[in-house]
Amino acid sequence: MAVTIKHIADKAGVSLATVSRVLNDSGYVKEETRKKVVQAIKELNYTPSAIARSLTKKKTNVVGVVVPDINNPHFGELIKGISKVVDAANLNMILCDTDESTEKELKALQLLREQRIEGIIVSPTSNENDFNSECLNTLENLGIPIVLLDGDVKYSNFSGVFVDNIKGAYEGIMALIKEGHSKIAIITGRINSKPAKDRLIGYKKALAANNIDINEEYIFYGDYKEESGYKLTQEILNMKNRPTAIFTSNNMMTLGCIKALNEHGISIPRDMSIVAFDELKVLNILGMNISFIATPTEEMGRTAMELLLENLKDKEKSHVNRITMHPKLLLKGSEKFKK
Amino acid sequence: MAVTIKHIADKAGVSLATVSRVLNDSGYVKEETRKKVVQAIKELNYTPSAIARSLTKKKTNVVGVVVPDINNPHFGELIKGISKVVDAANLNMILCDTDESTEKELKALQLLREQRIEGIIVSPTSNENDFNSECLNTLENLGIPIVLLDGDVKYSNFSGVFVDNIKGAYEGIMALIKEGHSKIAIITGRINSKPAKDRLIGYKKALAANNIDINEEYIFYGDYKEESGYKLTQEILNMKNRPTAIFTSNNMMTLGCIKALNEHGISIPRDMSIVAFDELKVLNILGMNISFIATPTEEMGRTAMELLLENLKDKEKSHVNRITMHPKLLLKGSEKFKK
DNA sequence: ATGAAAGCGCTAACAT
DNA sequence: ATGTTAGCGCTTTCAT
Repeated sequence: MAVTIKHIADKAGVSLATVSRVLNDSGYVKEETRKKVVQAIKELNYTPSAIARSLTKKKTNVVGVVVPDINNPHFGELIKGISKVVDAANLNMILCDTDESTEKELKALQLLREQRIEGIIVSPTSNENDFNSECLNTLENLGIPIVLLDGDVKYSNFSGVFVDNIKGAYEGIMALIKEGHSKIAIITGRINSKPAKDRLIGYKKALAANNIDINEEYIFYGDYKEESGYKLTQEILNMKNRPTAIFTSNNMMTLGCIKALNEHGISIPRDMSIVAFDELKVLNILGMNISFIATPTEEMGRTAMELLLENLKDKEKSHVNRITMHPKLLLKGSEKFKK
Repeated sequence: MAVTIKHIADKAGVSLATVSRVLNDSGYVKEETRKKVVQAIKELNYTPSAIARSLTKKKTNVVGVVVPDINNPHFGELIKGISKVVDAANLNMILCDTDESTEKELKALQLLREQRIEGIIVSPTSNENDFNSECLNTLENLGIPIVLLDGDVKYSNFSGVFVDNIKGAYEGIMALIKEGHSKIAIITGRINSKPAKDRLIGYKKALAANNIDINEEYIFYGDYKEESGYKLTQEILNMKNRPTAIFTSNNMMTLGCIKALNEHGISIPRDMSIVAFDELKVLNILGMNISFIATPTEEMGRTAMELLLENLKDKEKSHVNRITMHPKLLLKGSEKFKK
């Protein structure tokens, strides 16, 4: 199918080297010759092969990005931030969706490795999967820079951009307590993920700071998906000693939670208060005043890619750099206590 | 950096060919030798280079997907559908977000071409950009299969999966008319896009079928983005001869529209009825009963990829195949006429 | 200013 | 059953 540099060379009556020179604007080439080559390229509708070039140069100019769920707006925003930097740096990006499965995450990592990407940004699905962490280590040993986003990997010391989840949750719960709540339920994420763990810690810390006993019955273990937010909220509503407020640990579960509340005709915050981790812009658009712990998501993506870029330039010098960003409490009224 | 097949061969004391054989499970290789090779691969932590392999085989096993906006749930679902088929076929996918810009679309196409992808699915940003359509033609001339999704490209006859936009809009408007509406505003998409055009045609057709005069003042030209839905709805609300219903041509503009209605304290459908093209699942989750013209989005993605797959197998035989899917009217009450 | 040739990592005849 | 070798399309010394 493809027309190659050889065809161009023949057509233009020059050598391969010369064509390569005009292609790369490198070395000397007489204007006249150059014209001929350019002409041939046009006529034959030629595009260089990134594949061949990569092989020769031992450089693909491609970075890999691995996220659990492209369709989750949280990751959508991270990706947007990453993309901007990628574009500006004239790199290309291979995006992998792991569908929240560690198995697929492994596959993605493997794929990216085969593609000889220059570096990788991973937002890990969980942090206690040995395979996973083993694979990441493999990648690192291979000498390709890694930047973590949002999550963390156990037994490792990768560069990364994180969020102070403890503080975020702490502040959210504090806001509820300040309103007068003491029976506060939490819907956590998969508890083997660092962020979920930390958010739970923040929850407990805030309660402790206010001498409120921790009621294990108020701790619900979800999996970051809408369905679990939905189901667990139903459970919450059925409790005899029903909490007066719910803290949801991520955006999808917040949706599920709201859905359940709606279906039960529970009004926010009249019948139930709520504070949610991760801003859901669509709720703002729709005029639903839900209080959020908002993370600077797009900025985090941007920062992660910038970090990666640094490591890409420096090579060898691969200095570990861990950046923690601060979430912001956005109170909109859903935390209010009405009795 | 990288360990190559040569290293493995040396370590295992065999030839390159033998290593390649165990790598690809091809040809004969004694179990004992095989063991040695596998061992060497493990020890050296080797992964084959997809780059080199692609060059040799003249086959990358990569397909390209180009969409205007990953963060729009509509495209998110299309991508999900595509991904499933891609995974099942053991292919890889390079996903490009054009940010609704024809310029970036062109760049993406160029990039994909350089990467020597096997085929491409494009959901075009607009259909009257000459460059764009020229580039698509280039790709086709190159002999790589193309499948269009959702949009269409002028002067071309590519394979593709489309939606009967005329019919969808027609039915949506009909539902409004049946409720008693006659003053119906439409917020269209960029009018140089085929889907937007067709949705407008459906709108006019339905009015005509009911002998309702078309009031050009009720036709608002948006750009498929939330902001335009928001602004245009505000305009609508300020009209002296205010419509009683709004038809929005895509999901993002629907959000903007609802936002504006909320801000003005307009209740749906008490003060304003609404029917929207493209289902917004999040609205269902939140218990907002908005009536939709729903397209089988994920299925469309799946189908498009299956089409591409066929063209990939057959090669040469690249039969043009255009599939039109039917939207479904989901009435939930927001179309009601209350006087 | 241009060309010849080696090599990037791998596969696929062709030999043996 | 295994090895040798010629490419795949390109870049890059090194000559000229």
